[in-house]
Amino acid sequence: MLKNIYQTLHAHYGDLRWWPADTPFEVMVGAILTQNTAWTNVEKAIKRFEGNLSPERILALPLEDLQEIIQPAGFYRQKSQYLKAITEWFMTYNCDLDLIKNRPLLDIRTEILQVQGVGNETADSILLYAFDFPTFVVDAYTLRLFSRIPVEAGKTYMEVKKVCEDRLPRDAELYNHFHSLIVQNGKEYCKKKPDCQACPLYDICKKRIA
DNA sequence: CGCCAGGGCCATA
DNA sequence: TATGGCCATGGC
Repeated sequence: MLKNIYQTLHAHYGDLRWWPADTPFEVMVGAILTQNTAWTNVEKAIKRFEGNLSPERILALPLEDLQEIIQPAGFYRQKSQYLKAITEWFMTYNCDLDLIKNRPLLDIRTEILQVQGVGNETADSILLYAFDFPTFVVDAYTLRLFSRIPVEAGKTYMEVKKVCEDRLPRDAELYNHFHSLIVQNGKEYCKKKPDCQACPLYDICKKRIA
């Protein structure tokens, strides 16, 4: 059934791939800024760095200045601190991508979860989209989708994540692709106020709302 | 005007 | 472990 969902979405949307960022560090920044925030607001914030978005800049910037830059993304007081925290973590690896990628997935995941402002979704987003680790990303769209399809995956983040990882190959490309498809479908149809009539998953969903 | 958006932290029970 | 309040902006 899970593969049926994937195949249906793939047939409808094609080869979607993410993350909308130019560098791994931009993925990390975007992952923080998009917490409970529309991506259009994140784009506004990113643009205000005016092309000068680096770990060194984030650390050098006074907190107040950083807050002013990311202000359009909302929650700027806490997110400014989160950005400095994740950047400091990145610096402990000298921003060396290979060094990070060579560490065991579960070790690095536990480690990054200790960073202030990094919860389950932010951790998995960074690990998958910045460092290509085969870790499944669950977000609000994913939880909503699984609450509406006939796949018993539990309710919590880790329950849904485990089911997906157990039933799908441990493949970063696949997880990237699948999550992109879920979000794209979520934005268009599987919203809080869903548009089930035109949704490609119409025949699969158990709950046809509205 | 109210609702919502690719969460996480913290206090409480 | 599991809720609930809080954080803030911009689009619709």
